[in-house]
Amino acid sequence: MVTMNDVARRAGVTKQTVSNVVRGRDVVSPETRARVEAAIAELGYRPNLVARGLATGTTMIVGFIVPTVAHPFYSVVVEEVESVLEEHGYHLLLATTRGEGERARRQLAAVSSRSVDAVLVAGDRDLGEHVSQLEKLGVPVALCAWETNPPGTLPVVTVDYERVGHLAGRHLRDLGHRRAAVIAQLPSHQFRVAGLRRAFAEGGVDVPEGGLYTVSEPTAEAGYDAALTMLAARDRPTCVFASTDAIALGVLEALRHQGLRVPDDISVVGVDDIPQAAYAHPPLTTIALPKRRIAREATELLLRSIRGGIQPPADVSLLSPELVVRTSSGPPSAS
Amino acid sequence: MVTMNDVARRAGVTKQTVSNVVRGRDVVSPETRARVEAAIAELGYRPNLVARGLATGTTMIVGFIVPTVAHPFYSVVVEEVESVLEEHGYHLLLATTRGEGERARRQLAAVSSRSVDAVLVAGDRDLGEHVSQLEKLGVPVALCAWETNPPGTLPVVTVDYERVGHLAGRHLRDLGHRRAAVIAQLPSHQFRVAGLRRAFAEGGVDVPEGGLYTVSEPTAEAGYDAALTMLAARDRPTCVFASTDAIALGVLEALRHQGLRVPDDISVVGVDDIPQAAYAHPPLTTIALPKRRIAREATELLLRSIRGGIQPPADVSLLSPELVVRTSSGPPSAS
DNA sequence: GTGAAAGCGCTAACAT
DNA sequence: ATGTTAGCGCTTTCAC
Repeated sequence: MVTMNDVARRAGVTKQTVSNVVRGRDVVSPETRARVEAAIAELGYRPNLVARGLATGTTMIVGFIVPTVAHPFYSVVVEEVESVLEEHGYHLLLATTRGEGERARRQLAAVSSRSVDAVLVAGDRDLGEHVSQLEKLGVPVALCAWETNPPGTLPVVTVDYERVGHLAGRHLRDLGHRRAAVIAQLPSHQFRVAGLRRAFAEGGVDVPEGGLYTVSEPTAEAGYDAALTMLAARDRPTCVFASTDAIALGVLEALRHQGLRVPDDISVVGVDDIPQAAYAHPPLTTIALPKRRIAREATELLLRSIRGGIQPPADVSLLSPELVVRTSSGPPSAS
Repeated sequence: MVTMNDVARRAGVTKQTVSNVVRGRDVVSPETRARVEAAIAELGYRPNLVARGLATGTTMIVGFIVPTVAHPFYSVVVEEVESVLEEHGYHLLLATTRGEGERARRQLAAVSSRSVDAVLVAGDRDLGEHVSQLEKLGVPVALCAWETNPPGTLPVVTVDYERVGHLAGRHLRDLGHRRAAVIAQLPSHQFRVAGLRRAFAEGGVDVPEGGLYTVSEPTAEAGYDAALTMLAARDRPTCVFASTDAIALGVLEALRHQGLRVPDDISVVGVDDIPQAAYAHPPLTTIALPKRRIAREATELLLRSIRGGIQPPADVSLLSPELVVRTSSGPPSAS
């Protein structure tokens, strides 16, 4: 490995001057700079960021702890976080928790020993307990895509999930629906469900407990099964709200298999606006979540507090979802 | 920050002894160990991995450069790489290239300055040129999910993409198809196309150049448009091979809009087996790529060469794809 | 504008 | 089994 000293010797200066050149500090005479740069090029010198990290106490690395990356929601968030970091010259250390609390704890501990400059945490299922540990980390920490009630001590950038459900409910209610069913992962998505109910309640319509079907995983498979259960009950609903698009895709499949037409016999609305929602059959009406904005705002918040050398304030920033009307929702049939 | 020295003083020993305890070296007397561990707990000491990295020249971090993470193929690969690393106590530094050669170059340079212990690179579109630069990195490097001809100097773990096309072609040929069309991203997916042609050729059937439709991005949108172009031509094919599932999803949509039944009027086969392939309408026949195996084998190869302190041998390891028959493919109609 | 010295927190090699 | 001495490659502080 070629070090700063090698370059210095070659250029006939000291380490310090090389350091100044490398970091672009404007205290080097043009000729010296040229000599040093030549030496750097000839030797193929690359600064050792680990050594710099030890000397400065800053690594230019941000840790990101996320439930999974193999999911259309989180993969976009990760991608956007990485983009923002890259724009600012930072790097991304990625750790996944995979729905395992114990793994989440390990990842948290590991990331904190790493002397990262900041930590971003997405999702709440896995490290409910361990979040408090984050506060003593000594580096800026922020939460994003948090759905349950976040701890009041850390800043959060997330979606107004109650509004997600409310948008879906208002859309369905305005369409004329009076009998709604819900297929949701609970309790994770309880705010989405509460919003839906509030929207219907505002129209004087009750969404009964009996019309609520719970899935344990937000997958098409689970949605498929839950939809079959739903259809077996009497008093078939005229519309169904699925708490994620993946669930909704499974619901569509089940309805198709049962010979039900969407939206003529039954309307379906999902949440997220994953890429394949537009290519579902029929194209899925959904509540789009501002994934990239969440990622960007959370990351920039963190970067700002690194620069400022302060913990970010414990604000909760709630971004607005958007209704995307496609063809899986329509007025209830006359019957 | 509490350092090793603080712990040492508190426990009445030297740094070295603390170091031995922390790293679990079995050269410390039980009483001393207990005293040190107590001091560690009381002080809340966490070893500084940056300092250790500088001292040992090893960071326990592996860099992974990948085109994008917001794609069902790569997101699974990333997740599996992270899993394997975690199993071995390593961490993941993730960088994306996003189809931009210049960004790829930057990421490569950055990762190499980072003193990562190894580098894994997926995908080939972006850093065709810069790969050679990798060899001088001084750390183990491996390529994975490489589709075009890999440089002969680095180890590669990838799929036998010619076989991918061949499996698809044999399936369609055995079904009785004689008029095939191809919708593919070219030249990226040329091996897939070549394999398909070989399979048909083995049955004495030519897949004409005229039946080849190129898309510039492997997306449903692009597949949709290409399918419309294809249908506008005379001599409609009885089957179409899409070089990715995303493209195939767009093709299915276009066929549906044109009132064509799948597979009765036309069969469709994709590549990858992304999660939504099973929930397409109709469920998509596809060639499944062994994403997790690619990731695992590539990562373990890298980890082995780190331990061995050697560059991994420049072998090409070709994993086998698998045909997954669903309902989007069937015999051609009698007409 | 450049150089010399000290130290970031840890490990390694040797001494005791 | 524990202590001592030198660094790892860089930045920082203070002379010159």
